[in-house]
Amino acid sequence: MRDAEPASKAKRARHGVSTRDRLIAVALKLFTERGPDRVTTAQIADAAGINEGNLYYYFKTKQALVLVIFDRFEAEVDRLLESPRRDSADPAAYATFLREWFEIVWSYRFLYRDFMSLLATAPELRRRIRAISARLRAPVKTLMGHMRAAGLIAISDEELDALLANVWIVSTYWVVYLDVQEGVRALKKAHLEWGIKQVSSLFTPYLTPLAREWLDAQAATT
Amino acid sequence: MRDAEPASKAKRARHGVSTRDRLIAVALKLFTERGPDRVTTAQIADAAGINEGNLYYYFKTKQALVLVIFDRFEAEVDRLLESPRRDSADPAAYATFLREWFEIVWSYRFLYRDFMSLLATAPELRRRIRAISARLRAPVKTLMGHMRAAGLIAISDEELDALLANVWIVSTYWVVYLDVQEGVRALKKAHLEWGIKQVSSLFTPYLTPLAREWLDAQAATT
DNA sequence: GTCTATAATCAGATAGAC
DNA sequence: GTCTATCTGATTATAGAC
Repeated sequence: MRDAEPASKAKRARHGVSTRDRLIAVALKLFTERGPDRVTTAQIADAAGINEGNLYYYFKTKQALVLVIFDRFEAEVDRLLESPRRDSADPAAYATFLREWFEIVWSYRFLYRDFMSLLATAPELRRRIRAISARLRAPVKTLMGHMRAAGLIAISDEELDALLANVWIVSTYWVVYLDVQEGVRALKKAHLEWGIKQVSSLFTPYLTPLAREWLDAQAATT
Repeated sequence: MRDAEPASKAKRARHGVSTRDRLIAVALKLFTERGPDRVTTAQIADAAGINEGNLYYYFKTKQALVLVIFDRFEAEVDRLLESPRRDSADPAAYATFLREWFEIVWSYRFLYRDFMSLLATAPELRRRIRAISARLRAPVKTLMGHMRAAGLIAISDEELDALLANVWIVSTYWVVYLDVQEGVRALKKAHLEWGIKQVSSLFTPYLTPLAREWLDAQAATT
C-alpha cells in the first residue's frame, strides 16, 4: 500500500481532485516534458497551484514523489497482466494487449527515457523495472508459442528468441525514439498506430498463409 | 574546427597525453558510468588529476565539455560515412558497416541514454543528433535497395520502410537496453555480437535462397 | 492543510597568485 | 598551465505561524 491516501480526508478544492492527486498528475506531466532532473519542487508546487512548503507536507522528499508515480506505473502493468485474455492464441487478443501496453509506455515514458537520473536517487528502480520487464515478457513468449502451435507463425526456436528480444526493444523504445529523435511531443493516435505497426511488422514475415487469410478477413470486416 | 587544440603546445605530463585530452577521456568515462548530470566538474578534474579551477582553463563551461565530446562522436560517424564501401550490395560490406556503427554507439551511448539531460543545457543537440541519424539512414536505405536489386532479399516497399525503422530503433537502443534493463556495464565482445545478431535477425526472414546459400558458404569459410 | 520564512547544501563558475 | 580561494545562484528541505 505505498500509494495509500493520508488517513484524513483530502480536500478537493479544485476540479474535485485532491491536492495529493493533483501533485502527482502535475509532476508526471512536468517530468515527461522536461525530465525529472530539470523540474524543481518549486515548479511542481507552482503548477499545482500550491506553495512549495505545502508540497513537502504530502511528499517528504522529491524522490518519494517519483516512487509514487512508479507505483502507479507498476499498478497499471499489474492490471494489464491480470486481464484474462493472455492465454489465448487469438491474434486479436495480442493486438489488444499490445495497444494497452503501448498506452502505458507512452504515459510513463519518462521512466525509460530518463532512467539514469532516476537510478541515481532511487537505485531500487533498476530491480523494479527489470522485474516488470521479466513479468511482461513471460506472457508474450507464451502467446508467441501458442501462435506457433496454432499454425499462425512459422518460426524456429532460435528465431523466436531473437524475435522476442526485438519485440521487447521496439515496444519499449519506439516511444523514446519518437520523442528524442523525431521530436514528437504529444501522443496522437497516429503515433500509437505507428508503434503498433512497427511491432506488428516484426511478425509479418513469419505469418503463415492461414494467419494472412485471417488478417485479410479481419481487415475486410473493419 | 570546434575540437581544435589550444594555440600553445599542450603539456603531456602524464601518460604522454595532453591535459585537455585527458579531461575529455575522463569526462566521457564518467558520463557513461553515471550520466552527465550526476558527474560534477570537481569529480572530472579530480579523476583527471588536476584542480577544478584548472578545468575551467580548458573548458569555460561544463556544456563546452559535452559539446566537444559530441564533436568527436560526429567525427567518428563522418569517418564511417566517408569510408568507401557503402555503395556495395555485398552483405559483407554491410556487416562491417554495422559493426563499426555499433562500436561507436557503444562508446558514446550516454548521448542516447541521457539525451534529455543534455538537451536541457544544449538544445542544439536535438538538431545535430537528428542530422546524424538522417545521414546514416540514407546509405542504409540505399544498401537495402541494392540488396533487393541483387536478389538477396525479397521485400515489398512498405515492408522495407518498416524494416528500416526497426533496424534504426534496434541498432540505436540495443545498447541502452543492455545497459538499463540488463545491467550490462562493460562491453564484452559477446554483447557486440548480440546486438549485431539482433539486427541481422530483422533481415533473416526476408533473405532469398540465393542469399542463404551465400551466407552458408561464408559460414563454412570462417 | 496551507502558508511564509529560512536553513543547508552544493554545483558551476571566476579572480588572481604562483 | 596550474593552483587556492571565493562567489553566486539554484534547489532541496525544515520550522513554525496561521
